[in-house]
Amino acid sequence: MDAIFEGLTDAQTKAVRHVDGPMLILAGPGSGKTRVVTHRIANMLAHGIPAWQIAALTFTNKAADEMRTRVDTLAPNQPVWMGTFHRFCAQHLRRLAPMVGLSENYSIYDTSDSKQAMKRAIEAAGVSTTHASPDQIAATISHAKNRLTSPEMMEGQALRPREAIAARVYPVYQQQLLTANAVDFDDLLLHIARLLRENPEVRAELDARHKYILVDEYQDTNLAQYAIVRALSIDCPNLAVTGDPDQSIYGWRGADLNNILDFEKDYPSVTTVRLEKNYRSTPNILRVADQLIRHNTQRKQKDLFTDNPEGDAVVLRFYDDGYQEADEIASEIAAAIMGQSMRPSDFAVFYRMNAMTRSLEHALRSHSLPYQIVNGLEFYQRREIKDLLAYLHLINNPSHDVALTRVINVPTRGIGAKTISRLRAFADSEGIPMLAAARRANEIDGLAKRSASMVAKFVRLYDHLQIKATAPLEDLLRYLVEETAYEAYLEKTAVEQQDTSPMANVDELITAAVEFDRQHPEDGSLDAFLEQVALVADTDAFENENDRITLMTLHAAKGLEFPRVFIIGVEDDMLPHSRSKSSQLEVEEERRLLFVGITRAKEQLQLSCCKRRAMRGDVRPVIPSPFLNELPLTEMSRVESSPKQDWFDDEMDQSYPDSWDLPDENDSQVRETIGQSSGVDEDSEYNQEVERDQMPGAKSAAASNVGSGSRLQSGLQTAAELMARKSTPLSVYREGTQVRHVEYGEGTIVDVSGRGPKRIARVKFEEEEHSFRLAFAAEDLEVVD
DNA sequence: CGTCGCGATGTTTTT
DNA sequence: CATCGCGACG
Repeated sequence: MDAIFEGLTDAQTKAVRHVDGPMLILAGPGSGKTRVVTHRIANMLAHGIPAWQIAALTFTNKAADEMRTRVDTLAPNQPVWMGTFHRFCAQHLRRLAPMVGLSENYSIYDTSDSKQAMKRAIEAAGVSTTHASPDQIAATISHAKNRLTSPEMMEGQALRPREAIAARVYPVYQQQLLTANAVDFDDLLLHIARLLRENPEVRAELDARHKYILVDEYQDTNLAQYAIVRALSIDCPNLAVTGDPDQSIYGWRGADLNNILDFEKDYPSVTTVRLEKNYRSTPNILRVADQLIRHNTQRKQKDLFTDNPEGDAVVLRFYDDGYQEADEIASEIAAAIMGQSMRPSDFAVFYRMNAMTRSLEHALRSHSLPYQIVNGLEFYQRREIKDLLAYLHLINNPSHDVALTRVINVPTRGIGAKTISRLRAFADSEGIPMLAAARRANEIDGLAKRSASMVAKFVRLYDHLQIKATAPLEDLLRYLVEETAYEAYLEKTAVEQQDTSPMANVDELITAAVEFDRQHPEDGSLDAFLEQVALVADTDAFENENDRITLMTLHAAKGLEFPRVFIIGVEDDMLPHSRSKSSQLEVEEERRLLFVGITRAKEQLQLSCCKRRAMRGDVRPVIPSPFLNELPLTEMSRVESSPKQDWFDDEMDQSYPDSWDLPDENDSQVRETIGQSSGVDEDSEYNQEVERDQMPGAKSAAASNVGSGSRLQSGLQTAAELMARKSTPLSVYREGTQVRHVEYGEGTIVDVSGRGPKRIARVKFEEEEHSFRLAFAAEDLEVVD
């Protein structure tokens, strides 16, 4: 009990002590919100509330994991439900599926699946895409779903041209999803919200089941989520929400700021707690944040204050272009690691668009700095992974038409586009799934005999695979790879990608499956595995365990903190993004986005802006972000782009070793190290704590994300080590150089081509020749003196 | 039916 | 600039 209340402020204590009835916690950035929430849960448990009556809803798995870990240290092994809204709905829908016309083995379409489905629906609806692209139609429908608007309702009201078009597709799309026994992300919420509204027994049951509900980041809830939470808090109005209107950045996804602004009206008996004291940032940083956010009208006035020491002035820096920006930030980080014994994980770089990582990656590599990109072209998007997952989806749900379309001719088995479209047409006309149509291939007019027999052959393969449907995942996957001769197919079609070998990814997936089997010994169903996979977000791959510099979008940064933060591209059309300037409301959201970024920083913060920036090919001049004028510029440290040596302060300058300077000859001095498979030595305790809901593959996926596919050893601890690592510059690999490879023995470099990270050496060994991408393989390729 | 190459096209944020 | 989609060829 003591541990629960120890060291809390009055406001925090009030929140933690609260048990019954509605509560609103307005928590400014860095105000110890997670602490309050987790201690509050512990306090409830200590008061004898059964853990299973408590549900904590978050927006990301990452947030849920964090919460679980921290609750676990206070109250170990309590089955408090913690997870995302989507997972919450997915699990209830599993059971309630028949009530909405689905079976409990329904599939969750990811974004690209829905996109496919959407195209098909557009075609079936006979809608022209000249006035609205499939993406726009999808976005419009998604928006409608988030507002709990059904196809019928939409027909009645739709007025704007784009909505009118979407309204014609919507019912068709929805019907096709039903036929495919599938839902998209929005449906997870929509189905549950509607069930709760239309079915009093279900509502009452779930309300009683989840007596205590906590919602994190409440400012990001959309109408569907609002309705769900509301419906679950009627008989048992023990709803505690936390949030900060100033950190609402998901309006584009349907989040409604009024949910939090009006919470006190919705629940008149509410207890409101304001957490305004900031434990994270320096006063300098807070003042900048505060000045900025004051320019918003849609907010609740909040006074942020802190006892932290003043710290350094916030830097506003101008660079000539994106390359200089990236390069100097990398240099600065390198110098800080060297001279001030900072660690790579102390740094983060935020940006508005994912596209901005390119130059950063290059610069960080040039400086041998380890980094991780949160997002990237993730593991689950890779072709080979999508193929295998599609097979699994189809095995789990024979109606999964998107999956069928993907795999019916993978590996190629003579079923072409024409056959597929005939199948689809037949399926549409009969209102049946495509696999069912495939079983009746001989009934389809105009289908060539040969095609029909190919299709029949596929059906036989499918039935064959089906035998293993309930086997352990590992067996199923191996069997699948074997029976489809997938490896041979990969080898045949592999486009010598220099990054990672596709087969290694397949192994990675199998590893994930093994892990899942291990963690779900009894209920390890295919269902659960696929659900897990569908609901992992890119941001969940973020691991602060690794000592790496973090690169992420401003959106992904929410909820995190770093000692030193760089926000790049604070430029007009970039930070208020060009597509978010049409309305005042959107601009305010962009301002909040910058606010979120600023308030992630604990000690040092730099905002930067380029004079010109290369975008889609050509360089164009840049106008600084109008937000910059809203900052307390006089107390900030403004640095114009200038010759390199001037911008370090003295202290740093001395510690900046010559040898750290930029590579002498061209920029080939790119080094990376290939680690042993990461995850092996992961802290096992941590794993156990989070293992219940954590996607086992996520960790490995994160690893393969790093450095564009190569895996960085994470144990990069000290600056000394960093220095040691760059002792073999790539320039020693020249034509004629004698090398020794761990596997192939001694050989001679016969050719070197490409530059930078793409530099490739062709090496002649005794019997064979191999090419190595030096940036990745140098570790294995030892120079013989 | 499959593959290759060209041209066009469109670029935010994510469960 | 990079990916995607489509068209023409083998």
